[in-house]
Amino acid sequence: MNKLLVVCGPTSTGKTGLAISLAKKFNGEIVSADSRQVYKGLNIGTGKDLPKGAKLKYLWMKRFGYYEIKDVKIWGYDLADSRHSFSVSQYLKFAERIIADIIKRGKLPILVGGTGLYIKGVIDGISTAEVPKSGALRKSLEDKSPEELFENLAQIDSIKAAVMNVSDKKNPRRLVRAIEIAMWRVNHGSKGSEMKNKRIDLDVLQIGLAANEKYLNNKIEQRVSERFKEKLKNEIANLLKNHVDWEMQSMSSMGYGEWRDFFEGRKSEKEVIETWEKEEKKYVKRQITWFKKDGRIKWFDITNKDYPESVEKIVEKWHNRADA
RNA sequence: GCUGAGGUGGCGGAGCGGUCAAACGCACGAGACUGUAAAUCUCGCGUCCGAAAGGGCUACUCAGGUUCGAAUCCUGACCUCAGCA
Repeated sequence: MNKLLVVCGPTSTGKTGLAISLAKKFNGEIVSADSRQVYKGLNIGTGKDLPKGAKLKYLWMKRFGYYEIKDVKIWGYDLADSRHSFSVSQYLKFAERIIADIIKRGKLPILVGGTGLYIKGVIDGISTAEVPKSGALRKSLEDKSPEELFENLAQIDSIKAAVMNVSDKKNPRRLVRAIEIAMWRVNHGSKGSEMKNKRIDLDVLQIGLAANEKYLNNKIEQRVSERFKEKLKNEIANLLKNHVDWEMQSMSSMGYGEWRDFFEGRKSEKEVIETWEKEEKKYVKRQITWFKKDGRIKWFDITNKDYPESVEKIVEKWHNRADA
């Protein structure tokens, strides 16, 4: 069976660095699973860590390109215009094709990132990913309260309504999507209920990188100030000049949205940096809650000096294993 | 030194006699999550007992007082800020 290596975990655990060295050892190529690195022009804040002057290169496929870091190909950056919205479904389409391509070329695909849903989507599939979003429907629902939305959903798909958990019942975004899916099913009859989970058949090894909170918090502070020094502010100013708006999805990224208050004169640089740091720290916790539920992940503590060797050993064993 | 404003939970900030363990926001803790996921959402957050309902205790700078009842009114002390000297 074809193999897929995954490196996941919270932000600032050095996933990319580890992945690069693994790629070198095991003849692999990296596929980023990061919902923000997909945006063109968001480089510093999303931590693309590109060498100076790096350019997107293309293989036979014109639609997707890769960067090269230390001679390792890395896919999944710059998939979308920063003025557009992006979603898991687009990501999945991309990932499927590129992973297949990497395998075809005889290399090991290494999926790396902190966006849990994207990784899960690649591994397990998302059965409703194909039902398209309906701008008109979303627009018509945008002023409704969660209660009204829930009522609405219950009328179309009572089963889905019953199955939703307490927090999602009050989550307008989730409710709207649920209604969207329910409507789509209604309009597509039996075809609608036969949606298949299009997951790829792969032998997956998931490596998780972890560290204690204090260590990560330190790392974050360090990183934030580095990114600030790298002129993230200029990057944002540039984005704004190119008609990227504060309201756009890309600008809700950490390290970007927080700057609105600065650019509009409400906050000082220092204050922005403080809230940005806090956001990063909270994000780490959310990521941990997500990842720790997945029992398939093999965890490694990065404060342990020889963790790279331990990872290598496990990967090696898995890599050489003929087949399950 | 005089005059004016004020001192509320980890912070900001409501409340201005009862319905106040104290709105709301932040921070913090726990959690959810299948086309926005670095997004979005839920719950908890003085303290003690309880599975819960609920109950006890201590609380709005401090000390007194008025009142059936005070974070809210009065007196004094201490402190802070603004204006005048």
